[in-house]
Amino acid sequence: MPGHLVRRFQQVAVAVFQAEVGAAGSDLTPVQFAALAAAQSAPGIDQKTLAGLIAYDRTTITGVVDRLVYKGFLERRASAKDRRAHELHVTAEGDAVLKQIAPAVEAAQTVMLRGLSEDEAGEFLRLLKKAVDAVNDLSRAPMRASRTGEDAGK
Amino acid sequence: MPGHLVRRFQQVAVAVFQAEVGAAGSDLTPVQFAALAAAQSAPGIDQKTLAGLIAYDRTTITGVVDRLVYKGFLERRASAKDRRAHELHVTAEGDAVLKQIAPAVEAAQTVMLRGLSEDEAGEFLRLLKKAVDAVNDLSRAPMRASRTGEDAGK
DNA sequence: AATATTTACTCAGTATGCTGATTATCAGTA
DNA sequence: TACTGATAATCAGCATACTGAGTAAATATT
Repeated sequence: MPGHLVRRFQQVAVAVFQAEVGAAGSDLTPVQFAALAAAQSAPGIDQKTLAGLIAYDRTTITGVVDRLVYKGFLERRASAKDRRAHELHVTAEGDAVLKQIAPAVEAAQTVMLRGLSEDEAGEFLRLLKKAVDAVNDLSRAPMRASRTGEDAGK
Repeated sequence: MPGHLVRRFQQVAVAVFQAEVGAAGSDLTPVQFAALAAAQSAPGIDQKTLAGLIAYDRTTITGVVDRLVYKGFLERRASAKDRRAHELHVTAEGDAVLKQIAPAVEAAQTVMLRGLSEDEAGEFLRLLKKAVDAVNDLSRAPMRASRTGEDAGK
C-alpha cells in the first residue's frame, strides 16, 4: 500500500503547512508558496518553465498564478520576446510574505517528520528522492530542471 | 523539501495507478478503489467508519460514494439501527471490477517503486509508515482502525 | 510569401480534499 | 415528555490536479 501511505502523508503535510503558515498570519497554500518561491528565484520566468521547475500541470498553474496575482503577490507582464508568454514577477508584497512565513515553512517540515530520528529522516528523504527521480516521466507534469522540451533529455 | 517530494510522488502514484488500471479496462480512481475495497472487506459499513478506515474527509466520501453508486459498484441502504446512517454494500459488479483490476493495482505499486531495490523499498515503506503514524492526528481526516470517537484513544 | 506545425496559455469539465453551515436523527437529561 | 447536546450525512464554496479542446502567436516548410 505505498500509494495509500503516500497519499496519507501528503494529506498531513498539507494540513501541517496550512497550520504553521496560518499561525504566521498568511493563508498561502503549499502550492502557492512553491510557485511564488520559484518565481522569486527566477524573475521574469514564464509559466511553462515555472511549471516544469515545480512539476505542476500547465493547466493547474494558470489558476495558481491567477490567485497569486489577485492577492497582489505576483505580476503577469506580456513578454516582449514572445507575445504568447507571460513574464512573472514577484511584487514587494510577495517578497514580504515569503520572508514573513519562511520560519513557518521550516517548522512545518520539522513537524511532518517528527516521527523519525534525524538519521531516519535523512534516509527517508534520500529514498524518496531516488524513487521520485526514477518515475519522473510517468506523470503529465514531469519536473524539468530549467528549460523544457528539446534539451531536457540530452 | 519533504513536502514537495511527497506531493510529487503522490502525483506520480496517481498517474501510474490510472495508467495500469485503465489498461485493465477500468476508470476507477485510486480513491474510488480504496473506498470500494474497504467497503468489500466490511459489508454494511457506514460512511463515517469507512472514512476513518482509509483516512478520508467525511465530506469527500459523500462524493466518492455518489460516483461509486452511479457506476453501479456500491449500494446505499438506510440503516435500520440509525436512520441518519447509510449502510454500504458492494454490488456484484463492484466485486467483479475489484477482481478484474487486482493485478493492475499490484503492478502499479511495483512501477511506482521501480527506482528502489527490494531492500530499499522495504526500508522506505517502513519509514513512511512510521512517519505517517506519528502525525496521524494532525489532519482533519485521521486514520481510525475501525470505530470512531470515544474508544479511539483508549 | 503562404501554409503547416508547434507552442504558451486559457477554458470547460470532472474528481479529490478541505472549511464551515445545515438537516435529520439519536441520546441524555430536566 | 420536552429540551439540549451530539452525531451521520449533505451541501455550498474554494483550491488543487487532471483530460481534452480552443486561441493566438511563433517557427518551420513549401
